[in-house]
Amino acid sequence: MSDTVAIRPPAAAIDEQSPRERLLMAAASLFRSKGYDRTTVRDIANEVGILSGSIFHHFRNKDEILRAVMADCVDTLLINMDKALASAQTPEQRLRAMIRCELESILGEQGNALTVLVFEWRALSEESKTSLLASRSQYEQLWHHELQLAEDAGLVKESIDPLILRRFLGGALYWTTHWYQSDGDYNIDQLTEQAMALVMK
Amino acid sequence: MSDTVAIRPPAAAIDEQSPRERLLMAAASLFRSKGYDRTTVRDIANEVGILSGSIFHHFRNKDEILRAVMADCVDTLLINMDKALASAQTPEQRLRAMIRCELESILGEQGNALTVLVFEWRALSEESKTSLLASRSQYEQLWHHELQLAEDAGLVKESIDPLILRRFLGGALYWTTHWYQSDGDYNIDQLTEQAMALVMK
Amino acid sequence: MSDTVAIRPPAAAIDEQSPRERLLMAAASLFRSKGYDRTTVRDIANEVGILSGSIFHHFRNKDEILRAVMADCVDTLLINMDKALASAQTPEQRLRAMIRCELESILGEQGNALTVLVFEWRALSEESKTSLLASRSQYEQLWHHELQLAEDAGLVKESIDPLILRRFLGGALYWTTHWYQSDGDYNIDQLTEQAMALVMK
Amino acid sequence: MSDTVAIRPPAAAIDEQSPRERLLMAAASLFRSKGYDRTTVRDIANEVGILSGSIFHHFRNKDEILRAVMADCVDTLLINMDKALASAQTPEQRLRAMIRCELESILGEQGNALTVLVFEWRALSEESKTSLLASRSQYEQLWHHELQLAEDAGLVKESIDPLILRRFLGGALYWTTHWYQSDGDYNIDQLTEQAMALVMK
DNA sequence: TATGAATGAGCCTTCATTCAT
DNA sequence: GATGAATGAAGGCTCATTCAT
Repeated sequence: MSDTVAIRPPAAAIDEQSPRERLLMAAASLFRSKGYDRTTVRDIANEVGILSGSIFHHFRNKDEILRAVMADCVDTLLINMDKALASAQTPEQRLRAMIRCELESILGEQGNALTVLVFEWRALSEESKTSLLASRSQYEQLWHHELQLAEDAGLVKESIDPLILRRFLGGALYWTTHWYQSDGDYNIDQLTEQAMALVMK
Repeated sequence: MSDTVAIRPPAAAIDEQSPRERLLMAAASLFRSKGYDRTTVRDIANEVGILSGSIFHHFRNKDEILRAVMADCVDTLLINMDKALASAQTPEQRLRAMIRCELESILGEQGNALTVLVFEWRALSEESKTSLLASRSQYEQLWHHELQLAEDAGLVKESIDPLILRRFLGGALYWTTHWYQSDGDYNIDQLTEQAMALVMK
Repeated sequence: MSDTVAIRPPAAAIDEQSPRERLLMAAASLFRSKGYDRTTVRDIANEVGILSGSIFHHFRNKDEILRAVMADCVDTLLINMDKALASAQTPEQRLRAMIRCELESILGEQGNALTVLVFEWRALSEESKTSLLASRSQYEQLWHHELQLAEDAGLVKESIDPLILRRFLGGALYWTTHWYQSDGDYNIDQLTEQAMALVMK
Repeated sequence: MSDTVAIRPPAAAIDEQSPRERLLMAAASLFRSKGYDRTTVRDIANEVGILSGSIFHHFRNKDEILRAVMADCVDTLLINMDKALASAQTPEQRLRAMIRCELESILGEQGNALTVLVFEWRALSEESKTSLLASRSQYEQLWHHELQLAEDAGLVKESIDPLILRRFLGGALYWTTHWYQSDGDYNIDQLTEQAMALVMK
């Protein structure tokens, strides 16, 4: 429920990026902190040091910027999830890996984009929603699949429907973006353990 | 992550309300479904059958409408919470009462306003934020207090920090607004039990 | 060129007046200090303690208020001028009487209305202009007539066309409304003498 | 007291100017003839053949247009005054030069802007007033200084306080904007002589 | 590719005026 | 005569988008 400060990427990396990437990072940061509607194309252009008209050489319109932010985000999310699961064996390890991966995405460098993906979905045009739906449901299905395995392994409470559990857990984790402070009492590992404690038997 | 349809109040009640109340209900519904920024003052006026200029007889500006939606919502929330707790004795009953009360607020008639309160906080002017802060933190402190009692009673897992637990739980419950369907497999009582299973030992 | 504070009537007299008169005084004061366009009907109503809708029981529209302020002002001006001239014999006495009368009108209780008459003429509707033109030119002709007599009497420099002289003098006197301070170095009598010195040989 | 038609610049020159200059000329003309408050941003845009939104490419808001009109005007005024005084030797020549310069400013191409500067001061925002005050008082001090010299030289009546004299004269000259007709009986030189006759012994 | 002036639709807000009570 | 809710036409300003340079 609190205002949050958008995450800035490490300054060192900015100069090495393509204009498109710099625009997307600036957009993600602004969309997250001000919201899509309140962020003007000019804001984004300013942030990367070009004029507003020039943005339309990179994106057809503002909606496409939002879509690109989200699309890149889901793609990265899937890749990271794959990586995280690759080295996890037991059901518990796999569940922990997924939670940590999602938390790292929300609270780390990807945080702006993922927060935007989660909380600005409504701002997307219908077409863009359609075009993103496949990847997003792929990601959710990954969760459902793994949570089902966890339940089968007797890891989580069987009194909770795995579908509901995923939604509860998703809400809980997404919500961290609104209150988590990296200089607070918990680092991401510790927060992961708290979330594990929540879902595990 | 999915689009949701804003909750409409029972049509029967609409005609009996004051203009101000009808405006607030229309505003809550629109703010929830389209977002504050995308909702125009004309939209709201149309919804209640007046012209846009007339709105400013009831509210000084658009921000004040948002603030009123939220303020009424927090007030009702506190009242409902009090009522819910009045008839609850044991720690478990009290915890269940609070969860059910919050879920009913999110998914029932108050749902539009509460969803707006939670997810459009950023759209508020700074002054309005300040003016609402007291009630909002009063509500949160109620939660912290009761969760602490629940932990003392050995009801919830002591491995989770009650402050973190409230935030996880809040996120999980708020998030229901984005996926819950009243004609689905779970009614509010059943969902309450699922949430209870989540937080209890 | 400077901002001026509108003159307030003696508070004692306010209660004895008819609503219409109170409205006109409030209007004159506001029109003078804020300008006609920036003064809202609500402002005027507030000033006399009624609601804006009630004003239209006294005046058909805002333009009619302005016209009434001006019409009353010209009428009073003509009456005062007559009075002032009644007791003046010699050309010099008559000229002094007129200058003092005009200055008293500008800087005294009538000041708001007269300032409005002079500097808000443009804000009048065309019809209102027409309806006021007769009295106004009567007033100006009075000046031209007397200045002609003064020139015939060798009182003012014959190198100045009396028509031009009236306009110079009018401008000079009207302008006092923008700089004169009643608590400054000159009272109205002294200012009259300064103006006399200006126009006399 | 009469309506006046705003001065239009020679049509030949219009096309050669920058958009900003054309906007300022149009604004000066409209502000003078209709008043600042009655002039809409759309009016100004129409006059120069652009759309209303485009104005805000050149000026942040309407107030800034007014300020720019006035600021340019004072600057030009000071420059012209300097030029006029540069070739004037005797006190009488200097006084005549200043009067002619002010009259030319009021009744010539600068007339719209100067009339606006004098009669629309009240419409300025407080910040704009502050930002213009320095130049304006510099201009007035120039007058006070020269009038003092004129009095020391025995040129003007010593019975009039030079400060009052400047105000009388300023009012008289500013006022010409409301009655002077360039095709009437007096050209600017002749009017200058009439004004000289007014102030000189 | 970048620029930056221009577009034009649309937004929030104001305000004189009306009218049923 | 007063009220006050409603009207509806503007008004100032914003902003995504276009396009000639």
